[in-house]
Amino acid sequence: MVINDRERPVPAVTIADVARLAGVGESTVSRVLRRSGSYSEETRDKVLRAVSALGYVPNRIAGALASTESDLVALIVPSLANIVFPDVLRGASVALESSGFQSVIGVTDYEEAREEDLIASVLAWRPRALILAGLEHTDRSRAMIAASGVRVAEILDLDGQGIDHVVGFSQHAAGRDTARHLVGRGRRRLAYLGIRLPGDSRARKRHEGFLAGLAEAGLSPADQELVPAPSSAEAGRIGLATLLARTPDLDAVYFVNDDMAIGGYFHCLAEGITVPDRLALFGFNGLEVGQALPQPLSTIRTPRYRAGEVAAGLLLAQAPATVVDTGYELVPGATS
Amino acid sequence: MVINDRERPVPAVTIADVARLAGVGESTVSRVLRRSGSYSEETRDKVLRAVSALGYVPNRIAGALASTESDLVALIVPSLANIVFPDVLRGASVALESSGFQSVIGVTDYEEAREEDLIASVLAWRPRALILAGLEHTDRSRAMIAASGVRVAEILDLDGQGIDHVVGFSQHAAGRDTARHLVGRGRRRLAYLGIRLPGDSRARKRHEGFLAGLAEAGLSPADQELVPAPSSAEAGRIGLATLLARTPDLDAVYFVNDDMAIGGYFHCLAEGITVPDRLALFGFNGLEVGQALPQPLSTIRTPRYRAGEVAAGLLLAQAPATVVDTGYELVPGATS
DNA sequence: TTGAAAGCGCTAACAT
DNA sequence: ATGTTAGCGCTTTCAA
Repeated sequence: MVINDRERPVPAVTIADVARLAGVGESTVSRVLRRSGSYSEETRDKVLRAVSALGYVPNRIAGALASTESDLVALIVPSLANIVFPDVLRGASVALESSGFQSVIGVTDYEEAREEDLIASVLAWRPRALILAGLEHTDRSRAMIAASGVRVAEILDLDGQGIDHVVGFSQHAAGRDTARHLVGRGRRRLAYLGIRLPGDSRARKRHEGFLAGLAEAGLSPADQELVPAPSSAEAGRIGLATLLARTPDLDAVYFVNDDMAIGGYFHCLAEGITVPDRLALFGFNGLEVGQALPQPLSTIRTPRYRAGEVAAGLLLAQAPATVVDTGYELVPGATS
Repeated sequence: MVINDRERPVPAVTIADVARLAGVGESTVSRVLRRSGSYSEETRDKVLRAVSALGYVPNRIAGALASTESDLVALIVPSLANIVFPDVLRGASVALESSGFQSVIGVTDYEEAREEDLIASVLAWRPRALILAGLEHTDRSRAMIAASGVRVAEILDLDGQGIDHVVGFSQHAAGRDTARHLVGRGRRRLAYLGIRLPGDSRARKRHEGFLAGLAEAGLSPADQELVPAPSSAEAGRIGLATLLARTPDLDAVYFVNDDMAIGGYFHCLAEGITVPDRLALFGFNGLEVGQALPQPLSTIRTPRYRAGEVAAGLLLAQAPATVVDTGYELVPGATS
């Protein structure tokens, strides 16, 4: 630890200073800076000169208060611990930043109560719009949103009733399609490997869809295991080892996500378990790294970036409440 | 695409409404809500009852304007495309959210000019503090920061002069230590595999450090390759294939990061190249997935979460300008 | 303990 | 084309 030396000035250039230096009225400065209304070329130059001479930075807090609208968009996500939600943020922020909006983010850790708190504090900033993950929210969250009149986009889920815009796909269907795919390839002894994270409603819906898909074929899971959160490759390795120790004759495992499935694949590599002949592995998300494995992972590729992008687009366009099914892509890969 | 049906009310409960309903003055409501000044138990109850009856949500825009201080902290990062910066955000946002601060984020795509624009727009919100990646910024960025008087933390680099707080480690030293490690293990035909991303000054510094480390041992790189951005496992596979095609007798490759190195490892698996006997692989970052490989990746584990956490902590504590060397950990692993 | 009143720095009519 | 003047919804003296 070293101490930097540093002065701390406390300036405060306001629009009045700029107006004075430029020899014009405050509203004229405001017009020039916002390119609204009309002003002469000459006035504009005077103003801009004054702005840069003073190093004036407009105060959006005052601007937002006066105009009663902000350029803030709030994004509240469950987690930043794997690449899924950063991908969503990326898609949204490209759209938002190119339109001059600012992103305010919050992380719920998959807890509805935490989400509620974040919604409350973020609404205090009167954001132009709100992006949330999933369709499950507390009653108070819904009430606050309704009372504020803020536009909302809920993303990455389609199984339920939305508040305003909904952009995503059916998690249930994804789970069911996975079961159908594996059963279609002749698998009969299937297991599910998830994590203990009650707040992850999307994972729960996939799981339910998977069981429904098995039931369609008259099957029930040969085994199931939930390892402690967070999901990780290491957790996938361990979880698969546990499953196989308990139920050696499994012929397929559905992992809650690719991170876990990749770990499962490594377990097979290390133990000499032939994939997919002896055991099929199936993930979820379609992460890049899974596709670079010696055998590309069988998985469902989800439109995360696109969901963020589309949600932001609807919000920016002030579109009427819309439901967009972005779909997903089942990637057969080489592990099933 | 389906249209949700939805009403759009436009309420506007203000502190005046609360004051009226509670039968007290506005300033009393303000005091109760901010737990500042003094008020009777009874008054407090009346106010809180009115607040919940009306569903009042304080307007922080007005509050920030009146008090000339916001609870916003801005984080400007180069990218969200791999887990490195989300980890930083995670560390920072835990610290910030628990103190009631809001995170505003911006993504520069590794471009200083973009960073400058983001700094300008974010400063318009008069944030309490600013977290930036690295020490390289445009002159105008520095000028705006100085003029605004905002506190700053620059993270993940220590090689250069900081503006205010600096939290990170020497990227140059990390590259140099990697060279020393590989040379120490008897490697003599070393290559560097990076990506074409001129704005990534931290990667550049590692690369320079690596070359310096080789030079110490009287060596120069046997080959070098830069593949097009972004970095990915697939890019690592391809890059390694390219290197080996051109320089078959390499005995070690230093990858710009773990994502790339993991792809390189997969290439070796697929091609039957014995690691580390025939070829040593070394990455950077210490990603979880790399440690779950059948052979844990040799790499340098970087304190990303911690950097965000420490930076936020210094900022929240209003500490005097401080330089914190968080260090890094060389993980020998099994691929070198 | 509480209320009145003056801003915070800007935008949005409304004049001119 | 440009200036004047009210606010926007709070916080903060300052009195009472």
